Amino acid sequence: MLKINKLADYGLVVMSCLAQQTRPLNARGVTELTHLSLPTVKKVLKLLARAGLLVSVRGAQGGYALARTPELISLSCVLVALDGELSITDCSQAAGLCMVEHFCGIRHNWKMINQLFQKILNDITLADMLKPKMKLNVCLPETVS
Amino acid sequence: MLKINKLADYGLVVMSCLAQQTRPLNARGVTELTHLSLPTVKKVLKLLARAGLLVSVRGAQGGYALARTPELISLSCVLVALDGELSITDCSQAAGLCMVEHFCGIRHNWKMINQLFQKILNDITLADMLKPKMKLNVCLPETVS
DNA sequence: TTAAAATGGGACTATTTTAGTACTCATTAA
DNA sequence: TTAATGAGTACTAAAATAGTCCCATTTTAA
Repeated sequence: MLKINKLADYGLVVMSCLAQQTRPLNARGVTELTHLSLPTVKKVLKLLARAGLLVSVRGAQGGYALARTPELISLSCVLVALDGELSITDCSQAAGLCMVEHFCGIRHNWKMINQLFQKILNDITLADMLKPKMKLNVCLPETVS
Repeated sequence: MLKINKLADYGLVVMSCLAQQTRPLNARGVTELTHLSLPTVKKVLKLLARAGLLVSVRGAQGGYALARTPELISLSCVLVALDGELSITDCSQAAGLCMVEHFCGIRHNWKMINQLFQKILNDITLADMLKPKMKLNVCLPETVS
């Protein structure tokens, strides 16, 4: 459960790859470094560029580069670009999507959990993901009434 | 992204419903209280019972009841019963599932995030979900190298 | 001016997953 | 004995996912 789709998974791999380059890298170059298939890499690059996370240079010698430094790119925005907003349940994101919304007493609590997860993904940056062994210093959630 | 499937969603609704009963409730009764369709409710009940979260009583006047008090039922085990183990990416759960595992530098960090999410879902109980407004007191994660 | 190298934007198809339903067997209380 | 009820399984339709390909546009460089 709670899996991100493949495209989002690849997306982070691609972002990591580009974060380690000093100049724009084209789709073929990304393929060689990541061992992902070329058509898939192209698709991911286009989506990331459209989301404003990459800047593209067209024409010969063109390619893609990060739009900002890795410290300023959250894990969240990469995943959202390729897999939409985080919503654990239909009801936790927006109202009116669930048939039994009016009979269900737990919607508020789902929203709280959703927000917590969003916050976590927001606070982790691409730079963090590049560290060999990221540590998450977290006071675990204490649920109180 | 990170959506649980409908069955898991329904599962928690059903568990909440049963947590508020003082005696076993049959599938029809759950349907009436939750407004979910009968076939779906039956399916969910069977899966929850098989996972040991509910005890079933067969025959006339039979039905289902929680196997333990809500304080002892984690959100995690309900979701796992209906939607499998939490694994944000293929690589974060088990080795050997991802083609590019050997070329990818971020697997360890995904595992850390996966563990964090697991811990959160483990620490929230069905009893917490029944509270009108659960609060999550969390020190937000500080990522350090 | 032209050819080659890149990205940009769609469209398309096969596969897999999900959702929902139905049917039959086993069990039990009245 | 009978009706109520869960257990197990199989099935179908719909939706999401994954992966690929094509062609237009832009830019560099010869």
